[in-house]
Amino acid sequence: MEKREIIKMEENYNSIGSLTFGEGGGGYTLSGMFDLCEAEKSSSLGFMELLGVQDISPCLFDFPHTLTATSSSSSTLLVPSAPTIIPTPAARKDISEALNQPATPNSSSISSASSEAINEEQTKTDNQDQDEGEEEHEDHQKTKKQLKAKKTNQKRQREPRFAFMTKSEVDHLEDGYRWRKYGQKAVKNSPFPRSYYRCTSTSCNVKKRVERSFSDPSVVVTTYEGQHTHPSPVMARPSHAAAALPPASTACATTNFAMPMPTPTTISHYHHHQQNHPFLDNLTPSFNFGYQCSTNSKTNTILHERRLCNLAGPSLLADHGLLQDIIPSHMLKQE
DNA sequence: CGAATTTGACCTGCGC
DNA sequence: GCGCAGGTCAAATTCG
Repeated sequence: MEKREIIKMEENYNSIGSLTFGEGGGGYTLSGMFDLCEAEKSSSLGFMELLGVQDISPCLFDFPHTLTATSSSSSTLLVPSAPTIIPTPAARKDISEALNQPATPNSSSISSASSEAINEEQTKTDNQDQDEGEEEHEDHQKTKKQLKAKKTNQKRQREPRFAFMTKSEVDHLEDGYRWRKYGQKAVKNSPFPRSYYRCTSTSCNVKKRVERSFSDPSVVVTTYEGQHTHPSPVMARPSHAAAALPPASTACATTNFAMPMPTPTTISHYHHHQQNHPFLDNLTPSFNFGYQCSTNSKTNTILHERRLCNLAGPSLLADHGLLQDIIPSHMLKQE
């Protein structure tokens, strides 16, 4: 690692720490923020705990320079520092909205988006059982009514959520999982629509939202919600993918989560509710970034689908969930 | 023809 | 209560 600098979040990210590494124009940008479910906010669950990782070393930030081979931008890794949960209306806004409103300094990036995938699924199942045999129209009405009733009766369960800012010309970044688009909405104060995707795996409730930053149209904000309950369908990688990785990274196996890697510059924002800096204080070689050649021809040619691979081995893979493989293995080795 | 996307309608939460 | 905005549904359409 040539340079590592922790900087303060600016503008709307004031509550999020960040890291800068790389030298001059050869650096790269990575920032991130987290959003935790409401239940988790009240607990002391940490950023890494959310990921199932207990210890993380500072070498986490030692990203490969190949990441920015074509980039002249400086690099910043925003880590979950001390984002205080602000119970203000602004704090309840979505991450992406905050991103689109840089003119709102000091506003919290923590969102409180609702995620009811599980509940919805359960509701649907219940509906299917109860409404079987009825006409379709009545069926739909019942479904909606029951869905509403369930929502009012039980508090919303929110999935862990975090967003990545990725500089890319393509909106939907290849991350190794298959997604089905289920909606698109215009975003207030932004000319760019927001797309909603769900993981196509039947038992997987992971969702993601993709939108372009209003302040910087070259930046795609991807917000993941939930954890994959299955390995990536494109985990089987060609040998050249492994070749792009340091030896340690070849140990990549299955992951529960993959980071969008369109690059050359990826900015991810982690947001966490803890006052301390667990991400910095407890870093261990548990995260890995890997590189994989994209199988999606739609993405641009310089896109390296960098998979999130876990160096720690299969034993960790199954448990670390969302961010188990955010950190490239070579980062862990280089430090 | 099945899967994926599009898109208008609907639902929910929140602020006023 | 009303309106707005985010999020989801599902029929229609497109794609491979």
